Amino acid sequence: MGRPRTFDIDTAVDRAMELFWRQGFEATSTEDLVESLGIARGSLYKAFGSKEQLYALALRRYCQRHAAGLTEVLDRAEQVRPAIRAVLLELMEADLADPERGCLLVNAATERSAHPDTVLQVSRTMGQVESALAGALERARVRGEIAADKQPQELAQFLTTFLQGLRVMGKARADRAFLNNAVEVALGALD
Amino acid sequence: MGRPRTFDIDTAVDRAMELFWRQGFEATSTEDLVESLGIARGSLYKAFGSKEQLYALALRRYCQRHAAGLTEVLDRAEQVRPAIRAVLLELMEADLADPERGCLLVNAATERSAHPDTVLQVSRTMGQVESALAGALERARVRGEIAADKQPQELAQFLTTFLQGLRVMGKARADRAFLNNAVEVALGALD
DNA sequence: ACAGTTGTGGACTGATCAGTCTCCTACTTC
DNA sequence: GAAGTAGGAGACTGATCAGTCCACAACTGT
Repeated sequence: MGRPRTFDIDTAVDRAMELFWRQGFEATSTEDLVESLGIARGSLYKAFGSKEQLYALALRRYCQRHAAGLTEVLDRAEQVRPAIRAVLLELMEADLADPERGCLLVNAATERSAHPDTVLQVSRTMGQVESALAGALERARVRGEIAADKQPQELAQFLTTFLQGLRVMGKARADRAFLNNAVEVALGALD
Repeated sequence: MGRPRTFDIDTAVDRAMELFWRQGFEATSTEDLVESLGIARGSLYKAFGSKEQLYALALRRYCQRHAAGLTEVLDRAEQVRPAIRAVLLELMEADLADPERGCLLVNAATERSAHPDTVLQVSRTMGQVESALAGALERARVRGEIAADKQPQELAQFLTTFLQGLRVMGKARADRAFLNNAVEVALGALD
C-alpha cells in the first residue's frame, strides 16, 4: 500500500482554486502553488500531474459549486423573481467585497479562450446556469408569476448574459449604486 | 538630432495591442512582441520602456477607439434605439467572428484587476461608455423616443453592464441565437 | 568632414519558469 | 520484523522570462 498521503486532496484543490481565482492561470506559478498548498513540488506533480490539470480540477470544482448553488436557490424558492434578485445581489456583494477575485468562470472565459478544454468547461457551465434560470422561469410562468407571453428560455439567456456583465463591472470597480441600478433594470425584463 | 527611428510607433502599438488582445498580458512574452513588431529588443525598450508601459499604451489606444466609436455612432444616429441595437449586434458579430479576441477592455478588467493603473483605465472607459449611452438616451427621452418616466442614467448603467456580459458570452462560445435573444430582451428595457 | 546624438541589433544577464529525479521516510502485508 | 510500495522533500534541469548593454549605424548641425 505504501506511505499514506499526508495532505488532503480536496483542501489542496480548494487552495489552488483560490489562487487561480485571484491571480489567473498565467500569473500563478507552480512555486505559488507549492507554497500555498503547503506540499512539496514532487507531491504536487505526483498528485495532480501538471499545472494545467490542477487548474482544470479547480475550475471544474468551481463550476460545479456555482451551478449547484444557483440551482438549489432557484429550486427552493417559493417565488422566482425575488430569488433571482437575491442571487444577483448576492453575487454583486461578493464582487464589491473582493473585486480582485470576481468570478472564476468569467476569468477563465476571458483568460483562456484559446484553450479548448477550458472553453468547453465554461460553456457547459453557462448552459447549466441558463437551464437553471429557464426552469425556474418556466415554473414562474406556469404559476402566473410572470406573464404568459414571456419566453423562459429567452429570458434565461438574457439573465445569464447580464450576470456575466455584472461580474465584469464588479471587477472594473463599479460602485454599489451603479450595479444596483443595472440589476433593477435587468429585473424589469421579467415584467 | 541623431539617427531617425526606422519603425512607426503607432503601427508598433497597434501590433502590440493585437497581441495583448488575443493572448492577454501574461501570456504575451517580450519575444512575441519583438517578433510581431519586427523591431529589436533594444529598440522596443528604448521606445516603450517596459512591457507594462507598452501594454498601458495599447490599452489606452483601444479604450479611446472603443469609446470614440460608440460616441460617434450614437451621436450620428437619428433614432437612438436602432443605433443601440446596431452597436450591440455589431459587437456580437465581432465576437462570433473571432471569439479568441473578445473585448480587450473586458480582458483587461478580468486579467489585471490587481493592477491599479489598468483598473483605473478600464473604469474610466466604462464611465465614458455609460455617458455616451446616457447622453443618447436623454436625447431619446426628450424627443419622446422612449418613455418620459425612464431614467437615462439607470438605463445606461444597465446597458453598459449588459454589454460586458455579451462580450463574455461571446468568448464562452455562445451561439448567435443565444446572443440575439439576449440582446432583444435587453433592448426591451427601453420600452 | 567631423562632432554630437540617437536609434539598431543582438549577445548577454540573472531570475524564474514548469517539470523531473532521487534519496529518504512511513506505511501495509505477511 | 522484513519485504514491498508509495508519498515527501528539495536539489536539479533546460527553457524561457523581462530587461540591459554595447558596438555600430545613420542622421543633424556647424
